[in-house]
Amino acid sequence: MTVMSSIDQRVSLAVSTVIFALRPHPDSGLMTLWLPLVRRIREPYEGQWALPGGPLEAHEDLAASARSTLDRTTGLAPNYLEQLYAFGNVDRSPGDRVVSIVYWALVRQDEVARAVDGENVEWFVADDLPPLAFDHTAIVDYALARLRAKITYTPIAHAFLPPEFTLADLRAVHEAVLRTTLDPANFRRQALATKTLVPTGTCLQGTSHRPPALYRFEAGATSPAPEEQR
Amino acid sequence: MTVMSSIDQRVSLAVSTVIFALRPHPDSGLMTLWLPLVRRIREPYEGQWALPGGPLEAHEDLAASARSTLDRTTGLAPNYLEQLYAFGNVDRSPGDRVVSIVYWALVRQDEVARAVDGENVEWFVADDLPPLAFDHTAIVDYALARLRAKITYTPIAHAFLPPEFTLADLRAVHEAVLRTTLDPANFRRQALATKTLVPTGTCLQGTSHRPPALYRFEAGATSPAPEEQR
DNA sequence: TGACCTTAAAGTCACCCCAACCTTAAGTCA
DNA sequence: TGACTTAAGGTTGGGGTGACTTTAAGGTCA
Repeated sequence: MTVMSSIDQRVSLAVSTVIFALRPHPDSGLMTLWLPLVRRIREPYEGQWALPGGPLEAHEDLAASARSTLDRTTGLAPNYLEQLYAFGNVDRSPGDRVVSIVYWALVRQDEVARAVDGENVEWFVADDLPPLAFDHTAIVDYALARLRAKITYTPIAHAFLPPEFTLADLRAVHEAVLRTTLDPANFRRQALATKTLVPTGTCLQGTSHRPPALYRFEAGATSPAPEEQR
Repeated sequence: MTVMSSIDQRVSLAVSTVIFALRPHPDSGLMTLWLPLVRRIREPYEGQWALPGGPLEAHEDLAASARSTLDRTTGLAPNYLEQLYAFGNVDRSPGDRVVSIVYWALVRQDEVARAVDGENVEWFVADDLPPLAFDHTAIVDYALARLRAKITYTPIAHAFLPPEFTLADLRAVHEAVLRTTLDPANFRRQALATKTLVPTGTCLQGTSHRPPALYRFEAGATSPAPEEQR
């Protein structure tokens, strides 16, 4: 989509998405944040890695555009999707001007359709990325900061988890995202204090220790932004 | 600025700004949030009030566009400016599609140039607005929520104040924005704990009581967003 | 079967922050 | 001088948090 300004200069309007998933780190084996990137097949930055996205279609809402990008890239619907920021500085792209409305999404790694992970899509460790095209490195940094800030005060961790999970699972998500260790007892106390966790009444069996209780997230516990709220 | 999509449907890219200032309420006399609106002189919503803004010029950064709107509307530069959200649902505007990147700004009422407050610009009490064009009522509500949330954990109140001020002045800003009364002693303690206040060493004279100390804000205490940070 | 392992779950304690409240300070005004 | 007003600082009790301990409930293996 190309914009004709009053002085006949072109502006493109694109929607890109920072897609996060958790997967073990190849070296340490610790759970780490990963995100998919797309190799550019055109100038500028041909051959470089960039955030998945595309031009805004005239008939599509902004979030819908992010969703379809997500579907093309990972083959699935997001468990969490929120607008990050609109990047539009004049000099952020050589040649025609591009305004990018960037979303960030959380998905479960085990749900990612393997088929799409070929060709020009590849997953990378979020904190150890190659040089990216445009200002995408700064965008990812900003998205990482938002994710790490937001997981501490909103229940978005569930987007990385199956419907039922243990408190250890939940804690592992927090530890992976925040790159720290958390005291199990204190984490439990403050997690249960949020009132967003509902015990299923059942316990996880088959562990070689005391079976942990399973929990479910309270429905409708997330509320990202104005337009997505419906 | 008009966008030509692949199927020849038009999309406009606009930048609007929610501009806040503090001024006494006409009835109660209490300090209240006000914002300027512009009367639409064209369809759609002709005659209705709308947020100030305009099409994005191809040579202008997003924040620069917000700044120039601010200048046209109030005749001054913002003391605080931050991107709020990009609103772009297909149905938010009848006729051609409009994607609006909305900023919010804080200014000092006493700095507003009276000249521009004529014609089609008028200031309204932020919590008691007439019906607005498009989805602008929802946008203002969102901006109000952001302002009220952010003033509680970041030092943006200084944007409403002159360079030197008393703790009572600062508290009055918080009380006006949050529409509450705050305990003076506790407010003092937590304001000073932020380390963003620097005592000037002087006191305000001419009061009919104990003269209050004057403070100044630590330089560079605000950090809104990625692109504005430079 | 029982010692031993692991993690779950609950409890303890000291500390910090905060709301509510009180006391003293330092001016003006009648 | 006394009354009044707000500034500025102090006190106290409660809630939340971090660090830590204790008990519970399984499995594993000699």
